[in-house]
Amino acid sequence: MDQFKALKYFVKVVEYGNFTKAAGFFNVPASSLSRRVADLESSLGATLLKRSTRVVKLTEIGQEYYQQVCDVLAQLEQSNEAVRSYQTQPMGKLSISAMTGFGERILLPLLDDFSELYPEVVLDVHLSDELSAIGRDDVDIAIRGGYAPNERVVAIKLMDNQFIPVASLEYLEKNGHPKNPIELREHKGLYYRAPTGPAPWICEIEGQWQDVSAPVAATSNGGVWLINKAIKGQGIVMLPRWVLQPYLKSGELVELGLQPPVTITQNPDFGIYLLYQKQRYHVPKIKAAVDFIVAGVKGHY
Amino acid sequence: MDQFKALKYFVKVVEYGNFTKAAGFFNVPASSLSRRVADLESSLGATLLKRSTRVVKLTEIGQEYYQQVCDVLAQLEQSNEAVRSYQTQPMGKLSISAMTGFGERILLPLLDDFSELYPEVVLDVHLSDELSAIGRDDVDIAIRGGYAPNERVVAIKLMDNQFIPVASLEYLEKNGHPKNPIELREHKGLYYRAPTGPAPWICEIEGQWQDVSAPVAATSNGGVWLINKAIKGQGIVMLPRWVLQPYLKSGELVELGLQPPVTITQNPDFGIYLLYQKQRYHVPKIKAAVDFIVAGVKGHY
DNA sequence: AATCTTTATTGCTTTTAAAGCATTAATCTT
DNA sequence: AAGATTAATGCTTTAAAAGCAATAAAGATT
Repeated sequence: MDQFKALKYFVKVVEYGNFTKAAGFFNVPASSLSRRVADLESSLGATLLKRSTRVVKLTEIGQEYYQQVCDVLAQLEQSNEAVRSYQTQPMGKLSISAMTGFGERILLPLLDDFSELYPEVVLDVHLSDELSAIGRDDVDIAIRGGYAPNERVVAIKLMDNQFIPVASLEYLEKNGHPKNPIELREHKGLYYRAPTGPAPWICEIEGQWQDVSAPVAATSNGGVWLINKAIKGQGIVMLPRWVLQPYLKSGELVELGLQPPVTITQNPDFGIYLLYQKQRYHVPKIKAAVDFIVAGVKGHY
Repeated sequence: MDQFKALKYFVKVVEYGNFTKAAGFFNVPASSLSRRVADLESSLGATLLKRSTRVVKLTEIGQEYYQQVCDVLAQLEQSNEAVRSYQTQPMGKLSISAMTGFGERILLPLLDDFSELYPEVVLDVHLSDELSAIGRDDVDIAIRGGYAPNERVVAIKLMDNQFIPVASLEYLEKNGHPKNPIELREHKGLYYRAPTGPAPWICEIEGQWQDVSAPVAATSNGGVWLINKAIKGQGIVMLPRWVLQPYLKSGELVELGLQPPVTITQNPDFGIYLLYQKQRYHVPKIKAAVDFIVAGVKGHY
């Protein structure tokens, strides 16, 4: 028995919930699918599908098996794909998902150069702060502030993403320069809204994590809007250092420089990571893009 | 082409490094393997094996492919196994690996009852403090002080494994009762040797992890020996609470009760976990044993 | 309630692919 | 340089899957 074919037939029958439709997909008679799936069942000694002329649905164990088999087939398909495209030029569609801020400021300019170097790669860039599951969603490369979700995903740290509190000189003159994190509570806060909600300001004092958030003056997921408010002296804003860098340099904003440091996460290794599926690294377009982005970001920051 | 057969042939050829030997394994002529592997290569459009009459070895991409394919085949085999043994009685060999202390004190008595209930399950218990990789090593169930290594492994917390410092009253009278962790440095330490080496005593003071180890009086991986030394007043010993429980109850040893607590790991959720492979839970012997052990431990501790 | 329609299964034939075997070609050993 | 081992190849045999027609069963329709 060709167990492989049997598995592919089985999966499609489940997906269509119908032998005839699935047979149409493969351009073979339905009897073939019926036979292969029956073979599979007899080789496993269990019924995977509850059939009637009208409905085909999974048994309890069939359900289990289906999910695992899908996974296995997908993995194998990826391995095949990786080998097939080995030693070819980078080409084809490449889907990249990145956080909005990072995407606009750093990634897109970099990808312009990439496109010039590899014109045959068609980019599909998706900027969003929602976390998209890599391995699903047809995303080849994701750039996120966090770790690898599982062992099959490789995470490369691109840069730090440390959040720091800043304000304009004007604001500090009027409201005073806080000397320690606790004093932040007496100030005005401009809050960045992460996908999970507005991020409170926290700080580890004597081993205890404490919320040192200032009263809310404004909240937004638009970083630039918050920055402009801060420049106008409307409050203290907490954003990643690399976002604030140009404003710090121009002197429009100054770092508060509090001790102990104030952040928005208890995770000490807060960085921006590039994620891709390990087994897909040998696909030329992926290898090219991963290497290019890593080198590009490392070179400039 | 039966891609499945081709993959199995390919894997065995790699393992034997030889078409003829691998053919022997399958009881088919070597020409079959040669043809299937050639088919596979042509379908992938890449050479997987570097052949000569004398040696057969993997190409670079073949190496990649081999590893991934092994993984896929193993996973599928497990899924098949799970379905095959579904709805049968728990039976067959069941391999359990556990930490020595936990095994002797808690697991083995529990497994006596298990064997009575399921006489057809042949137990193979392996007590060791080395970490054995679940998913490899033919271990069905592992009991360890730690988390799941990956998403395919399920970890169930069986009980706390908090290490606490204790000593005999006699010792404390002679050497004084330390009032804070720092004072431990003026005492005598009886050290448990974990597989990674003797475990230093550490403590989080004002957000900083500090080593508060006492000078070494003795080190061993034999808990009972250390405990006896402690009872004789030869020093302070740090072991899991459940190990020390009987001695605390009898008054032979007393808990130091320091603040902040002294431990041997920075990980706050230090517990004993039962680990098994998710996809194997439906194998009757595994389900029976997991449920039995979890219920048994929960019931008694 | 009886009929109609859809759909999975089964028996049989045709077609395709893999197994088996003998031979050849190539490479390493002695 | 000769011999032995081993992978590939051409050809035949054997097995299995595809294809097709007919059957049976379950739900929908009137």
